[in-house]
Formats: sequence, structure tokens, C-alpha cells
Amino acid sequence: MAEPLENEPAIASTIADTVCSKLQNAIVEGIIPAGSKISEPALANEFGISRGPLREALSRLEASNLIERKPNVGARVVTLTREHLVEIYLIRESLEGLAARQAAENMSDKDINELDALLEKHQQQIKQDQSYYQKEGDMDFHFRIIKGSKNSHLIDMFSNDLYHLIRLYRYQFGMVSKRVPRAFVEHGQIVDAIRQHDGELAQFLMSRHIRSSRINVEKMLDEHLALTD
Amino acid sequence: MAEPLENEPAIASTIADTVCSKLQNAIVEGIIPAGSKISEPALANEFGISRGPLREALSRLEASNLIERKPNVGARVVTLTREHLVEIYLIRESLEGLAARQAAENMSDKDINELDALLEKHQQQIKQDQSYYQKEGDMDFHFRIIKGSKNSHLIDMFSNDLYHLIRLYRYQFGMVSKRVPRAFVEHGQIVDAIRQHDGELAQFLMSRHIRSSRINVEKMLDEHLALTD
DNA sequence: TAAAGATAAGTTGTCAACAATATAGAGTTA
DNA sequence: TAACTCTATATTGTTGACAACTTATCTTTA
Repeated sequence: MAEPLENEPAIASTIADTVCSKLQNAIVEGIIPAGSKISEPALANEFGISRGPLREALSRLEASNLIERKPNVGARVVTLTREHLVEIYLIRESLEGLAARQAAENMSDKDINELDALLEKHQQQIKQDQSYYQKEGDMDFHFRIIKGSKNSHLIDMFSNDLYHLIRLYRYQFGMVSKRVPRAFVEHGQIVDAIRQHDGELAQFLMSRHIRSSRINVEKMLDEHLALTD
Repeated sequence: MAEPLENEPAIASTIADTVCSKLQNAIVEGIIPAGSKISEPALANEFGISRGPLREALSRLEASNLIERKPNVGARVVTLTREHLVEIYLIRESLEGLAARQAAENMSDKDINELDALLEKHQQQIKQDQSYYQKEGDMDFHFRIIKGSKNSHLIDMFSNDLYHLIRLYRYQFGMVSKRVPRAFVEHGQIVDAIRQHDGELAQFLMSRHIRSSRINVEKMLDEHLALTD
């Protein structure tokens, strides 16, 4: 299960780190429900730790936009709205377009081959079990390209700000779409553009890919649920 | 000096907040030099506070990318490099393009008039004293358009992640350019596009505006200094 | 009964001391 | 002299207690 990635430098040693990870997952999976209040004493008790490192963890969750804090009042898990989801999609459309462009310029042959292998792997998974591809596989692909941009600040923004938030929406809105085959084809096109080091094209394709995804999601939300109000 | 902006809701009440603000400015202005190590006991002593709220403030500075922390080792102010500056410009080119597009779609007439007034004010300032416009005025304009996008997540990303980092580079690289008149004209074009609610054009103009700025900065750095290595 | 004010309980913010880890320096050995 | 080890120091991570603030409850008054 542990892949032989060369330089995964070390493990997060501090308590705040591990608790932060656990809370991220708990929020994404809805174990701590969206919109619910977070009690520091209760949580600290539950984890068997003091309030110090817990507050440190909460700080990071706030930076990840998973919770909102008001001074002297406390922290709440963010509430999911259609508007926020659209905002995030628009930002992704913009930023991941840039990422694809820079990936086309900066990815090494080795990187690109690995990306190809991932695509291959996804093709297998789709035949067997679409759900994994939808849940995590798609995210894997996008994150790989973001890393491929070699833009450290961009990578940072995704890792810290957007990644878990995207997972949260995907998880809790239970997005299951008929777009999987189409999306997979689009992924292939993007990789082709990257292999030809055609940054402009890669940017265009990635932006359009995410735009299509957004429009699809908006449609789904309109049909299925009235989530916002 | 205090402008009558209607709903500046409240003041930051907690110690961590005020100390965070002070540290932001101290880092931006170079009072705490780039690359220097931060000693928690020393800083806490200096501010006359305990290490608790100081660490909270440091957490936020880390989220703003003004400092870097390693577990059990400590915090350092980020080091400025040409590569990082270019990365930030590329991100701005992408995100502020989106901001301009959404601003053209979402700004009210009142918003646009205020933006016009700001432009007018800047024209006066340029005649008298170019330096203010370069230091803060330009940032004011860009931030106003970001707010005008009404994209709360986008606004958040700038307020927390990018704003102070941009100020840091601008301050410490002492960017003084001959582009001020040209940049001012470009600002005018962008406002025109917004007034006509031409989102596509506004996006194009804003992206190109920042791209020009980036190219200018890269040229300056090549000529004047060998900052990176 | 409804509204306003006082009181009490609980939560968050802050502090100072303790534990665990990392760094610097002295001493030893090759 | 250079490299290594061990020790001492200092810094960071963590804890539990205290202070300040919010919120809910109860009492009082119109």
C-alpha cells in the first residue's frame, strides 16, 4: 500500500499535526457535521489532549477554510452552500488552468510518464468500480498536475486552502455524475497537451474541463436538491 | 484620515490578533529581516505577553506565508527570491483576471462610482507624489476590484494568503518603476470595461496588466541586482 | 404577560510551569 | 587537526489553572 515515493521526508511529529489531520477527515466525512459548533473542552477530552495543541489544530483548520472562528465565541464547521461551491469552481478554473500551463512547461519526461501511468490505472478502475475514480482518483489527477507546475506557491495554496474544502463538498454533496467517461477523455487530452509542452492548449483544456464540471454540478444541484435555501 | 466606510464591523479584540498585525507590518517593513529566525521567548518578552497568544499569531503568519515553521525547530521569516516573486505574479495574473471578470458582472453602480473616485484620487496623488501611488495606491485599486468580485473565497485568499506577501516583496525589493503612467492608464481601461459590464474584456485587460508588470519587474531584477543567487 | 436587568454557568483567551526535542560546545579519540 | 561522542543549554511542545468574556437562566418590574 505504501508506494515507494523517494523523498517523503518525515512524518508529522507534533500532536497538533495529527489531531489536525484527524479533524480534517472527520469534517470531510461529516462525522463532525457541517455548521455544527465545536467545543474545545469536549474535543480536547475526546482526543485525550490539552486545549493548547487543539487550538493550534483549529487555527490550521481555520486557514483551510474548514471552520470559522469568532473571538470569544468559538468555532463552527463551515456551512455548505451552492454559492460557495460555485466560487471554488471558478477559482479552480482559473488556478488549475495556470497549473496546467506551467505543468506543460515544467514537467519532466519522467513526471509525464508517471502521469500516463496514473491515467492507465484510472482506466482500469473505471471498468471495475467507477466510485473510486469519482471520489479520489479525479482529485489525484488534478493534484498531480498542480504539483507538476512546480509553482511552489500554487502547490501550497491547493494543499492548504483548497484541497480539503474540495473534498468536503465532493463528499457531502455526494456528487455522482454521468460525466465520468467524458471527464476521463478530457484528462487524456490534457496529458497529450502537456506531453507536447503546449502550455496554452493545456491551460485552455483544463479550464474548460473544470468549467464543464461546474456546469454539470450546478445542473445537478438545481435538479436534485434545493440546498442553499 | 479614517474614511467613513459604513460597516467596518468591529476591532480585533484578542491579543493574538493585534500581535499578528504588528508582526505582519514588522516583517513587511523589514524590521524583522527576511530569513531571520524567530525566538518565541524573545518575542513574547518584547511584546510583554505570554507564548500562548504569540504562537497563535505565528500560526496565522505561517498561513499568510510570511514565516515558515518546522516542528521542534522553530520559525523563520521567509526568504525572498526572484522565483517566488514570479510565482506570485503568475498567480495574480490568473486570479485577478477572474476577479476583474466577476467584478464586471457583480459590481453595483455605487461600487463602480467609488472605484472611479479612487482613480481620480490617484491621478491627483501621481501629480504630487508618485511614491504613495506606487507603494499603497496600486494595491488599493487591485484590492478594490477583488472585493468587487463578490467572490468571498477569492477575497479571503487575497486577504489572508497574498496581500501581505505582495506588500513584502514590493516593500523590500523597493520596486520603483517608470511604468506608473502606463499602469494608471491601464487601470482606467479596466474600470471602463467593468462599467460596461464586459467581463471578458475586464479579465483580459487585468491579466495583461499584471503580466506587463511582471515582465517589467523581471527586467528590473535582471538589471539591478542578482537577488536570487 | 412581556421586557429588561441581574446573576450564574460555561466557554474562550491567557498565563506560567513542566516535558521533550534540538542545538551548541567541550572533551575524547584517531 | 579533524571527526565523533557526550553533555549542557536553550528552544519548542504540552499541560493545567486562572481570568475575561458570552450566553442562558432567573428575577424583577412595567
